[in-house]
Amino acid sequence: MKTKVLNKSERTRQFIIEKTAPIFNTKGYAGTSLSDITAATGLTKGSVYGNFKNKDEVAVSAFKFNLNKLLLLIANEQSQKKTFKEKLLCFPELYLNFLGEKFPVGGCPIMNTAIEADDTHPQLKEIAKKAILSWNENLIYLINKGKEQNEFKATTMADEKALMIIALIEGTVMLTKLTGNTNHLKTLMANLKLQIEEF
Amino acid sequence: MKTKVLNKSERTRQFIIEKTAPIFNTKGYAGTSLSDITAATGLTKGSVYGNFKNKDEVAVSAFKFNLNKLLLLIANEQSQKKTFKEKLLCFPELYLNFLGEKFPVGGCPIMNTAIEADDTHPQLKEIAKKAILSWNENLIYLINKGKEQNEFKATTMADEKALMIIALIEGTVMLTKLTGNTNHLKTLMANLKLQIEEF
Amino acid sequence: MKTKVLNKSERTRQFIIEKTAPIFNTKGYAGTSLSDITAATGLTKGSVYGNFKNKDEVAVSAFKFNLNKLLLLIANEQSQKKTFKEKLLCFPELYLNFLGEKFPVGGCPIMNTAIEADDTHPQLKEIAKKAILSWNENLIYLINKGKEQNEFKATTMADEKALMIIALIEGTVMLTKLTGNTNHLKTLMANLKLQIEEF
Amino acid sequence: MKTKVLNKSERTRQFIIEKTAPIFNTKGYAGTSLSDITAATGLTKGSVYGNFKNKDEVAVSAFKFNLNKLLLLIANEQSQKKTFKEKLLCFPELYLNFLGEKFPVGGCPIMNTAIEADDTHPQLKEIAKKAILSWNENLIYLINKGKEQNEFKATTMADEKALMIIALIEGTVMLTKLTGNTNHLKTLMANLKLQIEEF
DNA sequence: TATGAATGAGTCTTCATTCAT
DNA sequence: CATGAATGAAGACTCATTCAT
Repeated sequence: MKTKVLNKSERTRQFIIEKTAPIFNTKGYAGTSLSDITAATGLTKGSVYGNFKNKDEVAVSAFKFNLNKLLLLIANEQSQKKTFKEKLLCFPELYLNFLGEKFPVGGCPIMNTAIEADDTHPQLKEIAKKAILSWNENLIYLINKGKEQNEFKATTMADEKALMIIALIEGTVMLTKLTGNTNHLKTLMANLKLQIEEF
Repeated sequence: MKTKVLNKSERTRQFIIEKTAPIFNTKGYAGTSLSDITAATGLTKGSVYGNFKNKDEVAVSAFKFNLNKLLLLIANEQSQKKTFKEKLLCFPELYLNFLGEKFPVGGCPIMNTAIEADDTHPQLKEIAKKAILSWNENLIYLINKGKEQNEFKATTMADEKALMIIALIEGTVMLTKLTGNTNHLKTLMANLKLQIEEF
Repeated sequence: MKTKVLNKSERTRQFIIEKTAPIFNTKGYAGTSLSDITAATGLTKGSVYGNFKNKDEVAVSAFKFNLNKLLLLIANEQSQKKTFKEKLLCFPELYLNFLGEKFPVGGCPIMNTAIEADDTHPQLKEIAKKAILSWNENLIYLINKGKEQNEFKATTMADEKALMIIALIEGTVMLTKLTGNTNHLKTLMANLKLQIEEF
Repeated sequence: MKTKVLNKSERTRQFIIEKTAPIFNTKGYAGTSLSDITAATGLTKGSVYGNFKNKDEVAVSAFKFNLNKLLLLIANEQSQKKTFKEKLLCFPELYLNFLGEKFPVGGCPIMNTAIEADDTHPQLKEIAKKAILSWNENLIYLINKGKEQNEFKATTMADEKALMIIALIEGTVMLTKLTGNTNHLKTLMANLKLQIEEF
């Protein structure tokens, strides 16, 4: 992994992003104010505007940061697995701890952004959409590769199952955050694992 | 169905709720301003505050209105079915048209509220939570009744399946709204129907 | 004392005045809202406006009510005294209990009104002014009568002493309300009594 | 006297305070609106809130400004007198011109604040209270020092006389503002001077 | 006369953004 | 680059008052 050397400007940008990512993911775009940003960073408004065009750009960067954190977590986990089935099973296993510290603070950034940005913030919606489509592609790829390796049945419909995994996981996240009942989380992720085993 | 006679105040309240329910369900609580409310109703701010304690009360009422619309739609559909399996199948069938006019504008109010209110609006979160728990109870009831009637296998775990249905539906709603691809919706609801057939 | 028979309208007016007099004397004219008035009376805004031209008229009536309560208290006390010196001594004696229940709630209405209305409410200022000038006249009358009866020295300047009594009492009220120290009240009223004894 | 160099922020704060101090002292806290403040300063509301936490903080600062103006006036006058009796006599002499331009516009800030804040604004009441208690201490000190120097009788009760001076002055201010009759002012301050001469 | 819903100007405060320094 | 004072529009909410019923 290459370590990029950041100049001062890039470091400040990165600093702002890291500090505000949890806030945007928790309070949402509309709910996060520039005062929240300056309070979280200790910087001035002018400094924020010196490094970002506007609040939108901060929000977009923060979303990307949260998303990247999630993707790295998944990639890292998957890299330690050999079979495609195991790689697929990483998803229910990881989301079992979506409230844990390795996850972005505030929950699944795709879901959070999807719901809020859907009718109000086209740009954010677009990158959330791309993220979920990319996730979908990845799942389809894993399932198809698994089929090639005879880990999964030849009759398993990759497209269908990929969508099902995403929907079930995101629905689970929502259900768990709302009820606060982690038993629901355990039950649903166990259920998903069983379904994947049957692929 | 009884037709309640509403006095002026109640009529205005109801009018405000009906006009703002789609807005709150689309733009969210934080994203909906009092100006949005006055613009949608043609009333003045004073009038809104004459009929509601504050914006919160409008939001809560609007959420309940959207929720009720959804519940009535489900109840109505289920009442036309005889078996419990058929009643259960109403859910994927109905959500197949969640973008249609019979549904609350803006999508599933439970999901929308769940995500936004989660970290910011305890009262809304609480009623959304109650709604989803009540939905869960209803699903468990239908599955157990279906088991009694030998429509479903005796081994089917009602709790587990109920949660799965909710998660899958809500995840589907999110996925569909975000991607704008109704094929995803069709695929997922077909998948859910198949799963229910296997109960 | 004649008991006036009040018709409904007059009774409502009187009811409103009685209920709001303590509020105006405590929170002031600007600080008392129509909502305060309806809350205190249990009446509607329409009802208040049916009986009074506007908030001003309620405020003026309330001030007069408070003032009258004070004047009656003084008159009653003085009527039980024989000499003019004793009548004069009623003032320090009465104001010693200006925080008590016989006094208008909120303190001396003349002082309260004088300070607030001074630069903002000409009409209220005018009646407060009349009240204090009338009080001044009364004091001068008592002192002169006392001089006639040889209760006071012939050299005592009635005008000067009358003003001194008023200023000292009102200053005492202010000082006592602000510091909350009733010892100041006792000390000052004792001092005033001594001064009057020396008239 | 040192001339402090103020930065931009401090200058604006000071500017706002100077411009609003007469308004708060005239119209009172409740009677002074943010629009009054922006009108008097030519600044925007945002600018006011950029320099003060809220209206309260402006009011408190304005009160302190008015109070300080008064205290400086007194201190300056007293510094030119040698004996303690002369220093004490500064009070009636100064208040004789309390309507003049050297005095805070709107009258005695302690009295104005005392009456309005008494039942409605605890923080302002507290600083007004401290101001009057401090004034009282100063008067006691001057009288006791005068006694030491044999300017006053040994039997003169410093505590009692100090309170009397304050009450008489404040009552005089109220009486004068209300009646608009400066003869009352002259009479009462002359009377106070005579009393002090007798200490 | 009494009601109470409606008004619209007003309240204080926060917002995202800009720009001279 | 960074500062932070200033902007002005917008935020939620309250005000005294009116008027059809």
